Amino acid sequence: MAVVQQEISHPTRDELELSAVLHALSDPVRLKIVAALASEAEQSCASFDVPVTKSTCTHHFKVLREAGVIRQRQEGTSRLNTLRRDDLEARFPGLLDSVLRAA
Amino acid sequence: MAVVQQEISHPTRDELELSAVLHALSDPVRLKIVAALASEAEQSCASFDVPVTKSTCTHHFKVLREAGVIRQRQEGTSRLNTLRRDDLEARFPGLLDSVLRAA
DNA sequence: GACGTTGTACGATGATTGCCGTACCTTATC
DNA sequence: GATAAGGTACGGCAATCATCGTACAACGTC
Repeated sequence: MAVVQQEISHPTRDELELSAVLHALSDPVRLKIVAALASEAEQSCASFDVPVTKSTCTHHFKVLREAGVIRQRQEGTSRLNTLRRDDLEARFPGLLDSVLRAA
Repeated sequence: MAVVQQEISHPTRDELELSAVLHALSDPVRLKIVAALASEAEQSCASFDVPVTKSTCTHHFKVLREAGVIRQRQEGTSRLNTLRRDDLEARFPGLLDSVLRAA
């Protein structure tokens, strides 16, 4: 049956909000995810070593995506994640780097 | 009557935690306070133009202080606030500047 | 001493958060 | 078609959060 692929919505570069980004980065689990994404380009959700269940993981990825920190795209059954380095750098220069350096 | 001046406790530089700092900075009211502190050295709590009541303000200053973002010292009846620029820069180089630039 | 100012302490409340389990969808493989 | 793997959706729960009002403490000033 033909099910329309549901859009994965992301904020545009202009829509990024500093407080939302800072809040997204203020959780240790999410920070760990972001750090892992920073060192290895594109990774599926299952490839992260975090001490939470699948459903909690989905929640954290949603927070990161809606804050504009990561981009997700569907690839078969898995969802591939990338850091939105360029967009973050354009809106908040130096922020991501300083957070990653401190993490 | 001799009441001992209660200590205002601050985390040491080594005790600063990235997630706590990011969380403290992720609230719009607190971000506004920090931005105001960045542009004018030492200010009393009452000098900030934020849309919340006194008691909420006390709460925000407490969050900022306990995260190590600001330092408070008593001066008569008022409490003077300063940004802990040096400590933040030492532990999380570039972080505060990038946040302030983006705010 | 009586006020006024500055700020804290202590609830209370409603919203958000982080976490989980269960059920389910989609794709791939046997 | 049955099963397995990767994820999401939904509902629930306990903890935290941002906000407020009221009461109160410390210090100046009239």
